[in-house]
Amino acid sequence: MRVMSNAALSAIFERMADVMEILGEDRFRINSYRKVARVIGEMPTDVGVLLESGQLADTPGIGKSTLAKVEEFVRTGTITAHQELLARIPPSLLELLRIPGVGPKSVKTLYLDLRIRGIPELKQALDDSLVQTLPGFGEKKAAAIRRGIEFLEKASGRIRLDQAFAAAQLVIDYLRQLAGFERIQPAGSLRRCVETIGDVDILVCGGKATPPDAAADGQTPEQMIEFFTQAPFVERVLGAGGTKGSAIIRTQGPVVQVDVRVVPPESFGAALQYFSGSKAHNVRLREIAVKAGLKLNEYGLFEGQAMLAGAAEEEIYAKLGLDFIDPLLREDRGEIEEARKHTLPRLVRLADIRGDFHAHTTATDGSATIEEMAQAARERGYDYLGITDHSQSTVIANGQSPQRLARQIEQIHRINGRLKGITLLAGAEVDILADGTLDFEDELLADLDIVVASVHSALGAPRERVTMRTLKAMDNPYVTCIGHPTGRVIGHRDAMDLDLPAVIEHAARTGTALEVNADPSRLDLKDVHCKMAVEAGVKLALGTDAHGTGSLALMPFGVATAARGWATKGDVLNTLPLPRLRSWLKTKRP
DNA sequence: GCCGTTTTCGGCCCGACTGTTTTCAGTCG
Repeated sequence: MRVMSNAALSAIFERMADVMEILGEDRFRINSYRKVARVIGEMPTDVGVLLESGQLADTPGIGKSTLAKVEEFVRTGTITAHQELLARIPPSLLELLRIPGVGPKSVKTLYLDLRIRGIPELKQALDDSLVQTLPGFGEKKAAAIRRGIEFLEKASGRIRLDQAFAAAQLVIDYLRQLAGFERIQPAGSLRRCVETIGDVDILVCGGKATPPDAAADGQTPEQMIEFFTQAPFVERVLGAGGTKGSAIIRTQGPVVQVDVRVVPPESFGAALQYFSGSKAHNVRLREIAVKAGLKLNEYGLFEGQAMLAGAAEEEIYAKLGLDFIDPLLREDRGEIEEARKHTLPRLVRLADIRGDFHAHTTATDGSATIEEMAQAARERGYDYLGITDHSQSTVIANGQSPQRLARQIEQIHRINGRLKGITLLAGAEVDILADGTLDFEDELLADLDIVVASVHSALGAPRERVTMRTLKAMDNPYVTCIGHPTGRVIGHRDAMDLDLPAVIEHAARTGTALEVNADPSRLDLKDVHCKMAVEAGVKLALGTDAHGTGSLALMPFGVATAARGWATKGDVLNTLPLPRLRSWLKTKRP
């Protein structure tokens, strides 16, 4: 069977939707193509596998027509309907859609009236002052398009979760200087802790409704928006109205778009719900409202003119007959059905975490000593910390020889003897070598409390090889967990072409845990893979991969990722108190 | 194109802001 790429297939459906939009075809049909793209893109298992097992046909949003297209793709590697659509317009038109402010209608006009097929031609037309002469276009629109192109050329695209949190904090700290607003908090994909963030949404609650009333202390929603757009870090204002402002801001990290929205207290819950998304989740909610004869928008849940709920998110879910759904689950991945049946999982929280499984020290490429790391972990309230320095093959990180590791184990035992309030676990991040064997002999591994086995080389090898290496490593009785299982670095390096269903199945069979690396540039396993592992009964091991005391603070990103994968406290190994952890660690060993 | 304890046909989520308009279309989230 052909090994498919869900991402590639998802992109094809997305592209078909784009072309149909430019062609002006039925918007509901376009919507269903977009839904197919989303559903397939999020599937953790290869579409080809799901097609054969019949599960694809049972997936909501996938109908007969889509099934036929997927089958055709599996059989031939192409989709005729896709080719036919692409033949109807120059494919280069699609890049115009990526310009902020340029949608399908504009693309169509630009193409039909000016024969513009791509961004270079559009720039030329702008320079020649042709764009503003088009019907429905004008000077301002032309200027907006020019800025949109500049932004596209400069923007780094989606940013990492930690960068987005930092940007949000910068804005929130600034907005707090304007008195009279009760709550200011992030919404959007940031609140859901999605692994990358397109723009940062900030919700502000309060302000005086009428200017005369507000004159004394001068705070209306409009003034809040004005305050925001005049912030020193704002580089360009994209839009500003009575309740909503949008701007590009400069942070210490990347340039990022921030949207600020002001809502009255009676609508704060509805607005928070609405702006937290995801869009797919919200569409489902509004459908439920419509079926019940109600209307849901960012101001509240309404029956005719009467407001049934709005001040708190909880009320809205309750009135729709649903249990409260944690923002981390709001992706339309089954959470609405479970909420209706009152069977949502109780998600793991940061407070459940008793220790960190993955930390480096000055012995290899870390910046803090064992004692300093122990001290920092104790200050975080942990019961234990795994010291897992690199093994000898990771030369670039000053990996330890067997002799050095043996001495480090003794050192850790000595330090444990005098440490109060925390226990160090002697460990190692051991390289999984090209043939699937480990970088240390079993005799040495047996002296360790925990072993994180990781692939650090030949990540681009074929699927069979990288999968074989990982499976073989799990066969080793001393391997506690597989470190950053897919090897991806967000925005820099793709994941290995790993057969994850096979890895997860083998993890379940061998009693090996899988790491959720909490470093926001990794988040590996990622959310949908965590969900697969949880469903298979595989334990997740959360580790920050800290290379200094500060990065022990990255744990919340790991917890959020596991929770986005529906993990409960019971699914996460490092929620166990030390005695129970020790007995779990013994179960796999001979 | 998908979907159905109101439907196998006829629906399909909702509003803010902008710019080009004389009342609204396009874009975005």
